[in-house]
Amino acid sequence: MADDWEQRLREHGFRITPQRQLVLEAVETLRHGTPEEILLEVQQTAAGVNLSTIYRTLEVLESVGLVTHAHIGHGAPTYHSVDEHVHIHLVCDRCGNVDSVPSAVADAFASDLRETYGFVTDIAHVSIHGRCSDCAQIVESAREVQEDE
Amino acid sequence: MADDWEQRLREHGFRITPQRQLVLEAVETLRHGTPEEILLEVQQTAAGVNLSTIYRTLEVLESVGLVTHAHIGHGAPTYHSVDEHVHIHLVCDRCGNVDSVPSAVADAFASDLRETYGFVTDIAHVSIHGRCSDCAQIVESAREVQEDE
DNA sequence: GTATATGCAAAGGGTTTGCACGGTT
DNA sequence: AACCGTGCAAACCCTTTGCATATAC
Repeated sequence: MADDWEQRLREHGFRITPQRQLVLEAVETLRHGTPEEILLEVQQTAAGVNLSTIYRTLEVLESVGLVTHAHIGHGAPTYHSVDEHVHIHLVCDRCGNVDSVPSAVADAFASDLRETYGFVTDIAHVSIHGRCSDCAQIVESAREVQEDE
Repeated sequence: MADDWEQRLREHGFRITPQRQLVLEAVETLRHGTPEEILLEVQQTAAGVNLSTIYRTLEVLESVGLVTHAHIGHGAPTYHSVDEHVHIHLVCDRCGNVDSVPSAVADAFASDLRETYGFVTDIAHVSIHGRCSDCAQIVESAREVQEDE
């Protein structure tokens, strides 16, 4: 299993390069990483690596199924190793906090979408926005005290 | 109700300007519109309006609750009048088709997130990605015939 | 040796910002 | 008259692309 990634790449006609190894390792180390963050991690080992290589490499690694990405906020996407458990990101639009929860919470919802609309959901790809419990309470109490912004 | 928008703006200390009226009307006409599309619509009436004004105006209109936005694909967000029914966008990652479905389909899911995590979901803010029924079937049959990409 | 990957720099889409002018209040 | 809103241009972030060089095969 250690060299599985090499297999994976070769099967699809891609070559094995230090950059590809380093990017894959960086994604595994970071667990959540934007292209920029992955670059910084990679550059700890190989300073010369370029951001465009990160983008191209992530695209390749994703195409062979070694990494996936999800959109968290309005900014850059975040990459995960496929070894990670599939999870949903709950993004608080007030404090910016991001919570990862098991994708199973959406199973019923996903089944519903498939039965009703034939739509096969990739629930982890996009995060769910709203208010985290702390911020929801703050808004609640503010309303009780009749304060508005 | 016709001049409600003027009220809304004034209440929050904003001024009434032709641009703000035109942007609001454009959003209502388009039903779904990116800033760029809204600009084009506005420019049919007032050619001199600038894109930066569109952005600033949408921000103002959203802050007073006259419009909302949702993220559909990786690109620009889409703005809606608040008069519209709240809806969820189902985005097909294969053919790009976007379906709008009533937000009620997510009610149970949203309740679940609130009970389990205290998270108050704004389900319409971000679209759900996956495969539309047509594309899901294509993938299915391709698999049966043992064709791979 | 040949095709693929990389680094570099430039360009691209989408968005924001500083500033001076013009319009609303 | 005071201040807010606008147009314009420049800057910004994130990402993609063209091209020459380097590298895996």
